[in-house]
Amino acid sequence: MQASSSLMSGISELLLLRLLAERQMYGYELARAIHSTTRHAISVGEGVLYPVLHTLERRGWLKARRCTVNGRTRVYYSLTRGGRRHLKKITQDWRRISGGVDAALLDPKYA
Amino acid sequence: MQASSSLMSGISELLLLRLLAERQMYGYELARAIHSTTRHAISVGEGVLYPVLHTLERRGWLKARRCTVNGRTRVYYSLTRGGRRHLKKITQDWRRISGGVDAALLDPKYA
DNA sequence: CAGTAATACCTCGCGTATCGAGGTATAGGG
DNA sequence: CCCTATACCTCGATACGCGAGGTATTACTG
Repeated sequence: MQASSSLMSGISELLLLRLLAERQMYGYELARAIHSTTRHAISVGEGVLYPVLHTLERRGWLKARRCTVNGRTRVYYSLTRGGRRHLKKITQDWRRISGGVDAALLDPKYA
Repeated sequence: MQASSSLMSGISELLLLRLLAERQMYGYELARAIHSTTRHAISVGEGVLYPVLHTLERRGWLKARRCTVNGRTRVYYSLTRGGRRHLKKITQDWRRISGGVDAALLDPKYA
């Protein structure tokens, strides 16, 4: 089961940075890690994954390091200091937004 | 403060349908209701609001009723049966996805 | 009474996002 | 020898967010 596409945006960025805050990982690995750490609630296709990683790198939040393992090329990504700062910010954004949505779902007459 | 734009999508649909599940409301009213029921975490601009309402109506989830109050035209929206069904579905989607994200934020090594 | 805010609706267009589909290449098992 | 898994990538259609602009009425304020 895949998430309703319209609910997906921006979340991949959050999840990628969160995973890379723990340790460096490569693209293919990240895709499977997102699937498992979200309890199979979210899958990020490769058509989303790689463009997002490139964007995050261009913005200076990730640093890429290429290396070859078993004849296959892997691109390992790690968080920069700016990336860590950005992760903190969008994590707070996420908590505020998801908290707001949950409040609205409980009681639309709130406040 | 406004939500980071990339985290916003699809949420407006969920919040609009949720509010209209309680009672019929008009566009301008819905915008302010979203702001207050989400504890000021989320604002939906008019450039988003009206196109979304038209889309939801076109899909048969909302029914529109125009009327004039104090010389101003209001378009009241109410949920159809299909809209109620759809709300149930995207509410479940939301819980699954936000639960998945929260799990990943807690422990990226999960599973 | 002029000016501005508030109410209430709407569209256009830029930039950006999603994501399936396709492409390349290697390693390994049946 | 082919198929699957690994591992990277791009392209193009579609869709979305959202600021900016447009119209029109009522209500407040100096």
